[in-house]
Amino acid sequence: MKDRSLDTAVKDSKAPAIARAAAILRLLGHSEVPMGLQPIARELGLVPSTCLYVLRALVEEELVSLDPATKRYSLGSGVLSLARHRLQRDPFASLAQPVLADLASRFAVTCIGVEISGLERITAVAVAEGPGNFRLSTEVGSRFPALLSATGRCIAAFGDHALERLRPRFEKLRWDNPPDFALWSEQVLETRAQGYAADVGHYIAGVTVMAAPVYRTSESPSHALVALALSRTLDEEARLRLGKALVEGAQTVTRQLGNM
Amino acid sequence: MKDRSLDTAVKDSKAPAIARAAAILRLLGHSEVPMGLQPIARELGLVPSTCLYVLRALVEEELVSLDPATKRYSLGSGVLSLARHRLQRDPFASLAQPVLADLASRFAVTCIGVEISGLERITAVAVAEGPGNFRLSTEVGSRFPALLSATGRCIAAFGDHALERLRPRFEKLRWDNPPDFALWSEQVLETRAQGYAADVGHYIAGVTVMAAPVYRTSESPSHALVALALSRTLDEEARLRLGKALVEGAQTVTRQLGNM
DNA sequence: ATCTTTCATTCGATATAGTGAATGGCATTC
DNA sequence: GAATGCCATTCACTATATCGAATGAAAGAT
Repeated sequence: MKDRSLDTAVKDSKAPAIARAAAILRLLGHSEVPMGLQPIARELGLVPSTCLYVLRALVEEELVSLDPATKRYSLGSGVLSLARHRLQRDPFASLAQPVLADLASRFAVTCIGVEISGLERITAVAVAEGPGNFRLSTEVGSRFPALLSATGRCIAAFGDHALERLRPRFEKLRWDNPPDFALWSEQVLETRAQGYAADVGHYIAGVTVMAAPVYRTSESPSHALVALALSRTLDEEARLRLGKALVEGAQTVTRQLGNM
Repeated sequence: MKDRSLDTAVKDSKAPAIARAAAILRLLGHSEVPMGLQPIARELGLVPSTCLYVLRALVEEELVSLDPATKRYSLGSGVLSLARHRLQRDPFASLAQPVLADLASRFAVTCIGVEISGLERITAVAVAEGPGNFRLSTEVGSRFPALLSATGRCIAAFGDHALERLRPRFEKLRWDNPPDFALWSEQVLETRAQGYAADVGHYIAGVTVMAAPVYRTSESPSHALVALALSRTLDEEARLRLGKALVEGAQTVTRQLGNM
């Protein structure tokens, strides 16, 4: 499978080496094992010599590490250093962390703070796991399609998009139990009315996801507070209380983000 | 302060855009606040137009995020995603984690697993904090000069370097209580003899650091297991037991790394 | 052990990414 | 309210990063 995005990104850009470098980093990230030059070049449709030069530059910057014995490349320690700085400097992550921890322990759920970067993807930037022997679990850096599940309904409800325009993106989503577009639209309106979104078993069977929007500036939400739990541990009454708590937490964070 | 490494890295490379991109990422990582185009270009000695094209490419790849209102750039969520993949795929990090957690709780110390990438820097790739109200703390992705403290003595002792050749690098290190080269050399020999290194208050006053080497292939150590504690919580007897436990843990991890 | 295939790497020709001066927009100052 | 300064952005020229064939080295097959 060739990476389509690479072709177009390289073509129009004035710095195609960077699109190539990023594609290599992503490829190495998704690869189970370190890769040799040739497979990398083949997979991305790059000329091996160019690919080699890019890899060498990335190794030089410690974003990629090279096993000199096997000539295999993998992600380098530099990406960890960058991620650490990114997290330290992210005001949302710092502000959301204590709020998420509080929610996680009070409701015995897993809470994550996500960044909304457009309509494509959301990224987890903070996580807090509740007590209990079995928990749902993610890591910082996990990404999800933006319109999926409860966060998706949040984005649809509080970003000002005409619902019908989101339909093409909506159709591409993968759910365990997909709602049809009519039901989804209804749920989006409901979300708008109550201030938070709930997804009971649609995204993942047996799992309830709830989300409330956080705003950096005004306009559309820049982040969201999300709670995950096994559906059987959250009855309707608990969902109501959790939803209310999520909204309060999200408002707190929004307020704190504003005054900086 | 201009980034010297950039000048040389750009000159000899066949993919200078990548050296520039990496320098921008590092700069944004170290900056307390998001930066505009001009300050970035000035700081790195780049032509603004070039810098703009590089930034645009980085934004496109989500490695940098741009606030459209203020035109300020900061690190993007993509670096988090890369770091997550990096950690998931790192066999050392996965194998070391339980060993570190065990050591941390048994000795009430903070334990970290570090990757040794040459003689310049080491990077924390796994951390485990012990119990207790006050703990020393770091994050995954933190970097330290390679020859510093206990890990430095490990690298000097078990990598096959002539000690005298390490002297120039040694002289540049910053310690709270710097050992002179003679004392340090002696401690390196001691480290070689007992299999682990100890730094009692040299690197940071009042803090004891201990480290044992981990080997991916044979030859020089690729990683190390490190323990940190306030010196007053570790008497000599405890240091001996902890040192022994570190060596055992390091050997376990080394063995597991071999059989993959 | 020899042949074959696959890989990493080098090198010269050329399309193109980088340059720096020029433009237009925004905000702060007088 | 005008003017000044700084900033982000564009554009045409040229140094150079990219390409593709050729080389050498190392597995894998016979």
